Amino acid sequence: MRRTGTATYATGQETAQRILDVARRLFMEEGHSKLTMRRIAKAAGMSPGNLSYYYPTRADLLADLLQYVIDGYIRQFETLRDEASDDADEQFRAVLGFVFNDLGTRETTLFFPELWVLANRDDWIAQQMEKMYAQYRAILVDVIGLINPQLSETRKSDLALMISASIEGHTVFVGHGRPHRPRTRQLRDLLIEHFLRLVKETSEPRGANGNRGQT
Amino acid sequence: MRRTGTATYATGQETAQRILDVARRLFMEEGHSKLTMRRIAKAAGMSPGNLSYYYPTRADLLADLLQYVIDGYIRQFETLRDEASDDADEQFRAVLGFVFNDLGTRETTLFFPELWVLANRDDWIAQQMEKMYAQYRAILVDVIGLINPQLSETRKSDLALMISASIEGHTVFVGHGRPHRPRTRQLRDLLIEHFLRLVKETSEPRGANGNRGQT
Amino acid sequence: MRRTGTATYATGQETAQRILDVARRLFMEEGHSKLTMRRIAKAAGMSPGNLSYYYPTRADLLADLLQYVIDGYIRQFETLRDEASDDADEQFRAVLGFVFNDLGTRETTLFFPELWVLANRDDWIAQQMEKMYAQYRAILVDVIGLINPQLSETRKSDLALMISASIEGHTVFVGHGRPHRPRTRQLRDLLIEHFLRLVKETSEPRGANGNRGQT
Amino acid sequence: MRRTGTATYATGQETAQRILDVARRLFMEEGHSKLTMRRIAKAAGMSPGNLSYYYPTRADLLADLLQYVIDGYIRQFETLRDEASDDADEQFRAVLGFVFNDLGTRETTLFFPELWVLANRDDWIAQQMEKMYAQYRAILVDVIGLINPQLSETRKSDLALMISASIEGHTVFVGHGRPHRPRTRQLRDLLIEHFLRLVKETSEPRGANGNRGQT
DNA sequence: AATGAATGAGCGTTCATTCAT
DNA sequence: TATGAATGAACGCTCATTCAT
Repeated sequence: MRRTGTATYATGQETAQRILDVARRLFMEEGHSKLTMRRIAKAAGMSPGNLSYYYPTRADLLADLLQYVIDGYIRQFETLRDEASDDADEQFRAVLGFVFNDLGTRETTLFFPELWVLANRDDWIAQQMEKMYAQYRAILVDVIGLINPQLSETRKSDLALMISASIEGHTVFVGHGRPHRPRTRQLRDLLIEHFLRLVKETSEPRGANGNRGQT
Repeated sequence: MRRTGTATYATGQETAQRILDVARRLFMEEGHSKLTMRRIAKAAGMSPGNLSYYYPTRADLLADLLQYVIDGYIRQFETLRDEASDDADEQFRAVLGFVFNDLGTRETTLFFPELWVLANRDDWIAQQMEKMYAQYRAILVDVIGLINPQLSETRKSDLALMISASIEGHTVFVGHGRPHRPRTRQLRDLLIEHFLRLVKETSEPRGANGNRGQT
Repeated sequence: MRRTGTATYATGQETAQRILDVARRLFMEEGHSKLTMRRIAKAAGMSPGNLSYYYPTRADLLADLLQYVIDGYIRQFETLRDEASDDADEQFRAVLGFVFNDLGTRETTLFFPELWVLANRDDWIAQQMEKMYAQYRAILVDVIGLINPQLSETRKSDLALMISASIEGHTVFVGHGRPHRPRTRQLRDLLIEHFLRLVKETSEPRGANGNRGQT
Repeated sequence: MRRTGTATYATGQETAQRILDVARRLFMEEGHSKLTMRRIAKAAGMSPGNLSYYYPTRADLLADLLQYVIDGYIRQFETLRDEASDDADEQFRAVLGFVFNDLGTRETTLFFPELWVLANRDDWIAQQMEKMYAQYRAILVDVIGLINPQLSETRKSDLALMISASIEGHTVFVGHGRPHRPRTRQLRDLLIEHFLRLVKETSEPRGANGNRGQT
């Protein structure tokens, strides 16, 4: 929590919440580079001075904001896990299907590329992002383990990473307002079924531990 | 070409080139939001007024800059096609391998997410980006056709789109400085080999033409 | 009021006033085209940022400034009316004499031509100017009515317009620093006595209502 | 002539003329403060560098431009004199009628207030303006002398000044696009007929020579 | 006689931030 | 907890002007 306004009183807590909600909306609508302190203050109906009371610097606000949005996604992943059906295949389809559908929402299509850009320039943001994705992949690893119990941890984790990265990549092509949006359903089915087969049929690489370095 | 400085003299041509090169470097280093006219002018050792002589507005400069960088990638794709070996499988591996490796360079890792963000907010940029990816997918479609000649155009194009989107997604995870960079080789092989299998084994969806609408 | 700085504290009120006073002085001294935000800020001993806090745009400031100066003139007209003597002829001489003398002050000589130019290009300014002149002519119409009660409203209003326009025209010739300034007294007397006679002796145009259109 | 481009060749002369014509149009359309070297150059289809060849500074160009426009008006006054009828009253009506009508044209309504503003800040411009008006008043003085031969030179000159100043003042009220334009005809007739009467009936001020000083 | 190329100051405006109230 | 008031740097851009070609 980067906020310094202690928000001990009820009004303070409300204000703190209002700031985050307003900032979130502005971030989604216009992107990080147009998210200025003044705009947030104005949209939240407060003075820039008071906004500075809660967040002394723009970086602090941005940090809390990203945390806030990311927490929302993490909460969704948890829901996902809880709702898991008995059938492992169906769990796999449900998780990936959810993420694939979500990436078509306006919010997600706009939010994640901004996040990727920020993570490229800011280590703290990169960390938070990685934490979020790790949480998501943990679910994937579990499901993959159910489907193919013979896989090593490394293999499961590589598969989860590859699958999640592949899906994320579709944001740019079939996301909200993106040019290949009409192919969403076909691509989603193709992708999920292929990866399901891959998980089922993959085996350990011959004599490899996969840790011998980089390309 | 959004430039108005005609660059007819030798010095003018040099200046025009210097602007693009400097702008490219700054864009990669600091991102679009810190790419200001004044910074470019300063870094290129010229006055703001002279920069404005070449590019009347920042948008013009950005447009030319993106075009310039994108053209570089397009040229690489063309080289790729020209260097194609006789073996279809090897062509497939060469093309995807190249893109996968390239996404690990500092330039590409930093550039593309910025491009995706800009494309989300600017139609012209979205168009240029789509043009570039279309060119790249055209190569993929050809190679896929060689590998599995029975696929319909729609199917090939869907496969190319899915494959390229999946690879792009890895930028954020195994790109330059990204946390899973050490797994690059494993992920690359996993991805490429299994997409190759997919291309070989996939068939038309039963009784579908893939055009029945969206999800 | 185009000002956004609320000027609720004492220091804010002082600043707001200082801005108008400084702007007024600069406008008179150098004219509208040299009245820049930065110059005003500098002359008022404040930062450009703070000036923008009070007036977000130059147009806002200019609007308030003109209003401010015009209000000063309107207040003078009201004083004029209040100080009216009993004798109608004397009232006529007093009102026109005042305006004629005022046009010889440095401020008025410099201000009004600028106002005319601005009114030629900006409707809002044209409106404010017309409001001011209307207020002044209303006084004239009253006095004219006292002198010659038989005149129709239209006739009185035409006479007031013609008389005031004629006097305004002298600004350019006998105003402060203008070449015919030494003839001021003669011209003033000639003009006023002539117009007084005109008001007394004029009658309705034969069979006309004066509304038949334009030339 | 402030121009330095010698304009000795035919093409040079054409260019010099084109500059003045373009500058004139821009001046009328947008006023002096928006008359920039770059705009003129662009509108004239030449480079700023070449414009500077003809007019090294903006002030030089403005000087020539004003001279050029003023010369046009002077030429009109000369035509006026040449076309004079035999009847003195009719001459008077013709001259004033022409000026009054002219002040309703878009060009004149926009040009003169700009000229007055410039004359307030620049002595050279004030001089040129005065020269023009003097030429115009010379005609008026002649006509007034025909109508009332008993008037002294001083008296005639005061009358001419007063009459011309009065008419000029109407520019702001009944000029092109000005709010009282519909009353033009009435005001014009009122003004001219009563000035004619004034000229006929006025006599020397009792025992005065009008030179005793200023107000 | 003309263009291309460049400068550097200045413009209006927005910004993150600070601090007294 | 909140606003009002202020700073100073930076932004994109336009300008008159200069000078080599």
